Amino acid sequence: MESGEQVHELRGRTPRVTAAMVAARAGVSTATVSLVANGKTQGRVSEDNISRVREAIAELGYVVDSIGSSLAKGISSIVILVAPDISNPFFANVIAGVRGALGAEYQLLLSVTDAGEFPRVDDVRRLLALRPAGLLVDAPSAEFLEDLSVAGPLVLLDAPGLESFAPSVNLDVGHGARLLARHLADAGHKQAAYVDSVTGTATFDIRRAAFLEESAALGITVATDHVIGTTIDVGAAAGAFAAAWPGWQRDGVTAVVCATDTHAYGVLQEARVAGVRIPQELAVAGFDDLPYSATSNPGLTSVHLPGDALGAKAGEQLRRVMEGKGLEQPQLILQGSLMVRGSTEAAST
Amino acid sequence: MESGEQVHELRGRTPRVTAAMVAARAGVSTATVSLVANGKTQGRVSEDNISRVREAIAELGYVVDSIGSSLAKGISSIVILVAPDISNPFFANVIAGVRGALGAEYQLLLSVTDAGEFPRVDDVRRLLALRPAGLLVDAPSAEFLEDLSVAGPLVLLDAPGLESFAPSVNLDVGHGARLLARHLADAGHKQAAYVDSVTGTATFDIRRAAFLEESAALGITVATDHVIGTTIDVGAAAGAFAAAWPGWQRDGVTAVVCATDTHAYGVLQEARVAGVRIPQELAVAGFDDLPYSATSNPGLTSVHLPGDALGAKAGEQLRRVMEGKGLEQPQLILQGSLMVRGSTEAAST
DNA sequence: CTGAAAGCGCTTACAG
DNA sequence: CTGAAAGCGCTTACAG
Repeated sequence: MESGEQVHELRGRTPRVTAAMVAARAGVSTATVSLVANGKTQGRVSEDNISRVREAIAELGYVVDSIGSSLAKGISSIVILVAPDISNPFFANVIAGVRGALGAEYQLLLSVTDAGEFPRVDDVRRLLALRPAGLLVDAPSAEFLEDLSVAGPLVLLDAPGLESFAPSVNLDVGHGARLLARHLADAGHKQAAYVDSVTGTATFDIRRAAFLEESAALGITVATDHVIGTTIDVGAAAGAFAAAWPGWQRDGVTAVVCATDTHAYGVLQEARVAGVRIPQELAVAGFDDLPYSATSNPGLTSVHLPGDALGAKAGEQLRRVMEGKGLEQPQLILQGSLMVRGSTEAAST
Repeated sequence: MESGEQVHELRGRTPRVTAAMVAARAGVSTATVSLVANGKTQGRVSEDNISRVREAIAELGYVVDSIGSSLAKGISSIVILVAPDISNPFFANVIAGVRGALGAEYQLLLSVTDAGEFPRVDDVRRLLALRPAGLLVDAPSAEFLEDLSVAGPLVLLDAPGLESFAPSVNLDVGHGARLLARHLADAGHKQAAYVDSVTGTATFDIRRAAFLEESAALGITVATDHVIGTTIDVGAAAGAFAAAWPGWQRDGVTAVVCATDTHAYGVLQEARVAGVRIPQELAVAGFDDLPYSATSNPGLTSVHLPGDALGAKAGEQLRRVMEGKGLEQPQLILQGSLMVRGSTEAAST
């Protein structure tokens, strides 16, 4: 096809196809082209012109220029997701959920920072110059939100205690922690230890506090010096456990709960090296239910947190706000569930 | 609809600071403001006006509007990274590398697709409407690149065999595969098996072909029916290995190489279940050197691929192209290295 | 060194 | 239903 060739040439070079070119070809004004391209023809454009313009658009391969459109509308179609740790496997699910909920109209822009670092407000302000249609902020600090003072649509994810700043979607990690305590109590454990994360995000405080509280209520003792903390790193957790285990063993600890599965992998690894039998001698559990937890040996008992749903709900809420619809429920909480595996429960015969 | 009102309120509260406002305050024209804001004052603006404008910018908190700027310049400051699988832990390093190399002037926009799916050309065309300053494409197909026919700066990552389309940064996975074959030959293995990835990306063909060729040259036999393939999934690999192992064992296979560490995790797991001693009875190795490979038990021997460097180099090259500088070396190849761990080598006494 | 002006591509009241 | 025109915020020749 000759016209196809032409289009290819045009694209390959640079001659951007503009609304003016479409208008010329269809014999209408650019206003009409805009109306058709945006599907706002309802009672404003004749059927005849609609098909004329559609044809021209197809022939020329016209795509509305985001820049021009954004400037005219005062807003872009970009949604920015600000997060401290996109390299976390858990976060991949969150992103997938957001992407699905936003649909094709919005472009998702990930604000990428160095692992574990939260973006500085300055960085985000630069992103705001893109005039995003909306903002999604994952696991922020109160300070960050105060400094930010965003004007447009904003939804928070995994930001417990910060509900006053904006609509949020949170994970009820406390519930998961309590399920875990109950599971261990049912198995007869009396002395447990806890390996915390030292990053200081609110979710970790809640995980620990809820577990300690429920444990106490169920008759499991977690002595103060049986609570240790490391960064979210297999090696670091392994080292800390190696140092702590002799004391714990002497004190009769038979179960250890870790703030993340990554910590738990370190414990499992070191336990094997030290010849500690899992779960007979020591039960091990974590949070997050990372992909490898289901298939490790033994499988790791873990509090499953629905990352996919977290992202999807946040995306849906944001979308509603961006479309000017109200939110019936500005605050959403998603439940975790307990995945019981071999690390806390010997295989039944 | 409390939150709806909240948003509305916020929207009205923040007036956008424009160059015109800065100009008025500083007593200059917007042209001068633009020059100062973009650091193009060299011999064009008096010291006096420079400081005047700087002051006004600081006082008003002016940030150049990306949209207006992009439209005027015909190009935005966005760099789009198109990739099939951002949820791959390996890819997190690539992203970090890119981010570091691009610096603060460019915003990195990840084109997120469903896991394993490559974006359709249509999706990318919509992204092109953002007038990106440059494009980074990871592991594309030739077909995709043909359809794309991008005009602007473009650098490919991990796209072996597609060097004719654009400057690229590739990983020499063949080299890693040969190192692996040599390592196994040195350990005296005579019969090996291969667990391939069935996704059909070029890198996997190269991994397999190079390993098979070097193995043959070094006296290791890999029978045709000792090559199997699964998706990149621990469970799938475990199942396939379980089915294949009895035959392999009968045929005297003492080593199995997997196209990815993820496949290898499945093999390790199933081997434990089946009571196969690693590495005494069966040596296991993979590619990618994922984070858990260093700390699993036994540690997994793996071909380390420098994801960080891959991203960094690609970012650097793209940057050079975007800045109009030529590339001395349009084609870059990064070496992998072999990480030998317990899965192929019994701990020395 | 400086500012008035054109223009980037689009959308949207507005007048017909 | 339709098009001319203003305007979004900025950058860049251009003329002084």
